[in-house]
Amino acid sequence: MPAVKSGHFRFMARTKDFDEAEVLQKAMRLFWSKGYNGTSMQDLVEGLGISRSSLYDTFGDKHQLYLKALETYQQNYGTQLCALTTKADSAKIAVKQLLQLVVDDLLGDNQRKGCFMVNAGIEMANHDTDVNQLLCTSEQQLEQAFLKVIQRGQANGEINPAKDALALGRFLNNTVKGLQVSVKSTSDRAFFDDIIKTALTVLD
Amino acid sequence: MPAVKSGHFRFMARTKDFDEAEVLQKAMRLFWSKGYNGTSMQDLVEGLGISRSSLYDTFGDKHQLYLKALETYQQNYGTQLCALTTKADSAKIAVKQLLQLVVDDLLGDNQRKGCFMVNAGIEMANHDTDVNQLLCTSEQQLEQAFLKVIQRGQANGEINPAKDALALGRFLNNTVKGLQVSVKSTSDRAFFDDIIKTALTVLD
DNA sequence: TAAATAATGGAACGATTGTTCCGTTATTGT
DNA sequence: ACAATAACGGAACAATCGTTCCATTATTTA
Repeated sequence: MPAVKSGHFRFMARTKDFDEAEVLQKAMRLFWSKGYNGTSMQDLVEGLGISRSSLYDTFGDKHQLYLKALETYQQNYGTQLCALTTKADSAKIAVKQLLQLVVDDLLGDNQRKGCFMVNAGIEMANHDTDVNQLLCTSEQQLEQAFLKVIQRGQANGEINPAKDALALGRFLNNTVKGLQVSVKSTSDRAFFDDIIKTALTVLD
Repeated sequence: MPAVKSGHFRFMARTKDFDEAEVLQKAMRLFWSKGYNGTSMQDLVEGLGISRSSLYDTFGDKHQLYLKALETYQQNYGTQLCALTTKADSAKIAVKQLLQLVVDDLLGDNQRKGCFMVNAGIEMANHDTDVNQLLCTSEQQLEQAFLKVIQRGQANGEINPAKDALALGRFLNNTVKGLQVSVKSTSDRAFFDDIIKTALTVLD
């Protein structure tokens, strides 16, 4: 793979005909939609548009590809969510924007795939150590982001400092996970607005 | 199968060597733990303790068995939850007991299987009409139960009648689903107590 | 242009998938 | 005891599973 080996220049072979990141996005969408066990290598070969051998040469095997797709999702989506908690000046508004973004994303996808990390956790976490670890890390990350934004709100007087910030953070994180499940049975926006509206009252 | 046919008595054959309901419970636990795609017919034959042909003769095929297991779960568990909303005199206490029962059940299972209906919805609802329907029915049932208990609380002065009862019900239902996902990444009871404690404040 | 190297496509692997079939066994009502 | 019926165990099915292998093709540096 590398052009340099032991300090000597070597011959180079042909370059990949596909964009690895692009293929990874496609794999992510496939696993996200149909799950690990529901997605066959045949599905992947057809869906990614590359050959079996290129698939194995580039990503190892099915399980490694799945993990990489899940990591990619977390780096894209999880990080985006966490960043949103520091954007608005008002902590309450930041939280509200986060919840609304979650719902917008959920309803914006007409496949109703939900959250890849939640889906993976449900399908795999109990039997797959690697997925379990990714899930717990992701979980910690969002819980911490919620904790921080609430503490910020308490510091600037928006939120009652007597409240348990960690408990509030855990609660909000739990609400997000509920939303990501609820989209499997409803696509009624009023339904989600009801939940967001109610959840936000815990900050008053 | 039936002993009577066209009004005439017919000969009877040997009876089943197994208890159908008992086998169904075992199937339920298997699908619940490993999902539909993660559970093979071989797993079922070994886990249920009956032969392949008995399995097919009794339950049809894998998909029908899965649906029956899911229905059984809903009739056992979902109905139990809904019933709990009418048990206590106080609406607030009823809701609190429900949430605590959910968490007790989740943590009482050292396999951390979560909620079969949620798991099924995540894995199947998008691609399986039958599962989708079971999920939506179950969803409606619990939402209605929550709505009723909240209206009861508003009627007896426990809960502010100015609040949106339907929104509160949807919120609580959403919280339950969050808990059923959260158990995949945590088994810390304090974590769940934080969430319950916070969620219940919306009723004040 | 030639040598070197890796990507590619496709055939092929054994294992496992869900399902069917059949000969045997057991239990029933007459 | 007999005839009738269904449950049973296990072999066998084609299809698909994830994976490996190899000859071919394409691209690079010297």
